[in-house]
Amino acid sequence: MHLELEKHLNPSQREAVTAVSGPVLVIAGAGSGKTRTIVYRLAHMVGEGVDTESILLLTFTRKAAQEMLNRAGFILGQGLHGVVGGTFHSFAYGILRRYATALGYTDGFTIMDRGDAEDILKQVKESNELGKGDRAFPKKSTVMGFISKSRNKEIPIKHILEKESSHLLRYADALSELFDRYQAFKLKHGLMDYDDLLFNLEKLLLEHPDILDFLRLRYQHLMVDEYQDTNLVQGRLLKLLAGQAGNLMVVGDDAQSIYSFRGATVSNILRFREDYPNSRIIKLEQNYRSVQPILRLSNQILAGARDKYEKHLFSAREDGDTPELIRPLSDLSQARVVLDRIKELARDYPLHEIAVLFRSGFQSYPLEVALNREGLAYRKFGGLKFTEAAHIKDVLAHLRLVLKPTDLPAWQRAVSLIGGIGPKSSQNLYQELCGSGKSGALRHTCAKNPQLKSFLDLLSSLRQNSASPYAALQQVLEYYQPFFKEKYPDDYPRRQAGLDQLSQIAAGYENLDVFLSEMTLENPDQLGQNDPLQDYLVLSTVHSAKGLEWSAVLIIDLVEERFPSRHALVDADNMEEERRLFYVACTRAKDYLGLSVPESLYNRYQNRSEPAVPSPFVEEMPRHVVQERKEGFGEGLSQKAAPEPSPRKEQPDRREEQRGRPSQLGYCRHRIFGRGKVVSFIPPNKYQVNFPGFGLKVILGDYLQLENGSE
DNA sequence: ACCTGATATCCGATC
DNA sequence: GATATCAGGT
Repeated sequence: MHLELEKHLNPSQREAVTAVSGPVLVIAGAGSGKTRTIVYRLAHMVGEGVDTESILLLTFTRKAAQEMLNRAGFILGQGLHGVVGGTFHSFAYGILRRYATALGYTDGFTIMDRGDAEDILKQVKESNELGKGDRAFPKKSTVMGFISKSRNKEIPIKHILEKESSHLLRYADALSELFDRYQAFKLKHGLMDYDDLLFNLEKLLLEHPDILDFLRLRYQHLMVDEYQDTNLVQGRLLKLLAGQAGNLMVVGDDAQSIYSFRGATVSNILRFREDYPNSRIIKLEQNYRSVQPILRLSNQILAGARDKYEKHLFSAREDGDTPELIRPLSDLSQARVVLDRIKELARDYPLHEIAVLFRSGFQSYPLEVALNREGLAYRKFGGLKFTEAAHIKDVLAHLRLVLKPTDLPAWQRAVSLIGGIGPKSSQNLYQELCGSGKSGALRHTCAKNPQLKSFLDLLSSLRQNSASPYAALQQVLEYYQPFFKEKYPDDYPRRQAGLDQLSQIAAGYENLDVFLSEMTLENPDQLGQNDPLQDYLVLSTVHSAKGLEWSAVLIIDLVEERFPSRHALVDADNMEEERRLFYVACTRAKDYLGLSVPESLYNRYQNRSEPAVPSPFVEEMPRHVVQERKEGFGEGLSQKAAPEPSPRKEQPDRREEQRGRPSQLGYCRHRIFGRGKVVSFIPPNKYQVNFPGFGLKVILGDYLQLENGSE
């Protein structure tokens, strides 16, 4: 089998492809042909006679793994069936499902998504009367955030609070008690959240050497993509699986680490050589993706980083346009300006080669409105997933109960649709279901409540004839219809589209278990529904854009508090991650890069626009790496390559003046945090203040009493 | 006892 | 737009 590696790969890539045995770390800069390298390595290994069943490919989505396998199969001229590919979480699920009993889950287990887990957390909180009646007690989603962060970073909750939410420190004991009880509750009811999948797999492998040996024997070749975004458990799991033979290749880029909030550490990359003593390290530094001016700008972002990255990315694409800086008057008119730009770009590129990127999901709303009005098709990635919508979860809950009658979150969700049944009755019925409550409650309620009866009938009918996921879903939908219209009287047509989409996805599955687990473990936005007839513009969060590329990329809302996110103003580490995030965003672009910096932001509460501070990442850029394009009536550039004083020049001065107003700095008082030192003024009306014992905070001026003359 | 509807507060990126 | 709690109805 001739793959013509010399023809398709540069020397470093070739080295990575042919280094099949032993541990290999590939440091792959953005756009350096990382995917191509993995694909060729897969093809090369199989071509050399490696058994496909002995290969495990871990990536950040199942779809990514699938595409790599397809490409490798195409190159090789034979399918790569047998290779197991997916995310850490889905791999863990597959193993745990087989060996659940070894961990004491006698009745199987349920994977909970974030919403399920939060609901359970709330129940545990209420039944233990933790924080009862305290309005200031952190919300379930906040608590869940702390719990997950604590587990992923493997540090106590208290440390998390100290570092980033010191105002909640008084709840430290209550929260850690809640955490313990939550853990116990899950164990008792056969529930696992996302984090449990990883920790329980580790537990399984440590407690059952026979299972570990079996897996080591089975998976002789491990490949891991996006290694910079793995956390500590994932690192340990790999080490366990790699074993002595250690045929492990990991690919990553420390400059693209953007998941520290879920415990990812670059230390996995930095420590690779120590973890695997006889390892090889290969660097891929030639960038094939972006034109030189885009790369120049991107390198400039890294140059401003606190941690220095040893990156010498160079482009094979010498010419190309300088990235554009767009300054709409507000975030609302930004939608129109960006839309106009997209329409221009659409003359040169198909829509799916154009992407708009943003820091947080909600930032695309104005643009989405404009796109809908214009009738321009788009697909959005990131932000709220459609599986998280209440009506989708309702329907899926019924299917989950088919597989596991004692699935607690699903039971509660399904049963509380029925009128007259709230949390308490639901719990009583559940207890009887599990055989531990007082018997008769079910029959008794059934007699009074015909809806409950038809619900139970639905379940038994679904369980008897093991229908396809699609057919089962249709049955559930028919049952759900009246509840649906009752629950969403005004917007059920819009939600109906989601249900239709769900049907379409379900049709692609034969096995209900696989369908349901992929719905929680994979992002269904990227699953199925590849409609080749429609061309879509792409809207995406930067996180969801990881690993992808487009000919033209526009990044919006590049202002303080949006990108960087206001949550990042807390400390320098967070700020560094925002910088890397911006780097990731810019390096997605092949030919065109547009940076949009609105001059004001609409404030919903005050019903007016307020001036915005340009993102520091844009402000610090040397003038020559971008060209300015002002919002105007006409088409085309108002300025080329900004040779002479541009309006930008005034920006830093104005900011300097505002920040430096001596009367504004000094000390201040806050009702809750007490006295603090004003670190900086953030126009128009916010202050960054350091409160002893509470740390750095950004607070609206209205809530502060300033003390004058102390500076 | 328990369910349902009304009202004030807050809002991050993912598997 | 969701979440949490309170008040009122069965």
